[in-house]
Amino acid sequence: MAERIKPRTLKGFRDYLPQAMLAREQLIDTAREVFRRYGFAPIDTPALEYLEILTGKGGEETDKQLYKFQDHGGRWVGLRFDLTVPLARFAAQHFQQLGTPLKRYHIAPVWRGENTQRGRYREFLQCDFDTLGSESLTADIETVLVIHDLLRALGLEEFTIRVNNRRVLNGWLELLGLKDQATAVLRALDKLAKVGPEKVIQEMIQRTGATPHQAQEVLRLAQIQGPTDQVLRQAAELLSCSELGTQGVEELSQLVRAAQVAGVPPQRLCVDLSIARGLDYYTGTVYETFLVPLPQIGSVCSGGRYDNLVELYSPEHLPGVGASLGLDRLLAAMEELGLLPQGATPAQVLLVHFQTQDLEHYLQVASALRAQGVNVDLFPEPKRLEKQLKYADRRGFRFALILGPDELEQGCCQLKDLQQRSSRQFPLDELEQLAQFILQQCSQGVGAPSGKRL
RNA sequence: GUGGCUGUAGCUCAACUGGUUAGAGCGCCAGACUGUGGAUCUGGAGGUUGGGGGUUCGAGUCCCCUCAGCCACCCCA
Repeated sequence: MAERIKPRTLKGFRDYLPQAMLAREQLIDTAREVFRRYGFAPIDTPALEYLEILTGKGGEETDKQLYKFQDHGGRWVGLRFDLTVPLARFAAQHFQQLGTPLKRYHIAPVWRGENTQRGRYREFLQCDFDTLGSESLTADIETVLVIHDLLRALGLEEFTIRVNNRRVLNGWLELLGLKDQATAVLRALDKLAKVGPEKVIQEMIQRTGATPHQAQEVLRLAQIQGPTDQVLRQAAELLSCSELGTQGVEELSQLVRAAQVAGVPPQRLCVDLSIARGLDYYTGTVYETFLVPLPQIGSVCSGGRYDNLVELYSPEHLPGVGASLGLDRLLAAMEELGLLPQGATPAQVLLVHFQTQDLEHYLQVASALRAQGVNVDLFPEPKRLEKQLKYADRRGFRFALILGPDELEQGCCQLKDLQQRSSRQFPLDELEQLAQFILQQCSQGVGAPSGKRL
């Protein structure tokens, strides 16, 4: 034997074991359901794009994190960094066939060559939903509602959606004469929650050439806190001389009011005038979502309005708004909080293999149950009953179905409820009943078997 | 990409200031027990101590490089 190859995976890239993958798929299914409930339709795009498509917008930082290389034909290509830029390209290319508004969701991996940490990987799944071709605030409002419904549907209760509006910030920077350094100023501002006001001011002065007074003034707006109404009123006063800023404040207050009317509790939605977002392409509303018990892990769902992005690829004006759920980050958080389902099998029933001479009976019963929608795992070999039950127990099966010689003789089967530690008999000629019973039992207490909710 | 901490069996961790053949629990496989699961007992498999190089009579332990994980910066899902 030649030298063995060491099995390993690249930094920031991971394998997913069945238990992890079951949880992942459950989240994906939930996200898909919520997106569809709002009328978003699925699309997909290639992982690899021409480099020029990807480097168009986003900022120098994103360019640095881009995986890029020359393909066999010498073309410069890159792995997509997010799903928004590919969407802009996609829209520019296809909107004439699709028409507007274009509401799409896209669940797919993206790649960023940055340093790893908990909840930060080089390959991770994003679940994006966006509305293109509408400037209406309705789309911004629905974006909040989707984020809210999405997290609720995933079993999360304690989270805060923080919203801001780039117009508010830009209007203020205009008044302060900092318009030209907007990107750098906003980048410094974005760190407010993390490093505190002194360091933000320091960075603004050093990196953007702002005067101490200007920097102070930026923070005067961003640090407004308190009840949403009050924050908005104070912001409106500060920005009364700015048309852009006033418009931004107006949009924000409409957004918040509408979201509350639609059922988003006030404690889950707050206006935070320091939220800036690093990506250059945002123009209006911006969103970030934090889990109350786990703020360090960062935003699990962010996005915003980008009215000019598609113009990089098309002469057509196609404004857009949307957000992205960071599924892998969320999964890391939920794992830490013990909110993930524990089972390692998608099947509800383990069909015990007693003796191979009865295999045909097993196969018939399994088929009948599967035809009714029950997931059945037939044990492949006649191991000791104890072993098979232990296997079922360890893997997290809810039921074991025993069909031994005694049962066959009596024309019945024994259904063991491994959770309740009980068992009952069912006649073999009425397997629909058995199937109904199993499905009914399993549908009670849906979601995480742990029963925990955040 | 920069800096810090860490890296021993599938998992969680032991192994005095460098000292003989690297141990335990859990898990896995098998048996006690060819018909009843979170129990007990017995046995077994599983390690070139992340990988490579160096210092030394001798390295899991010290040094360098590399890979990976975590943390901070940066940025972000």
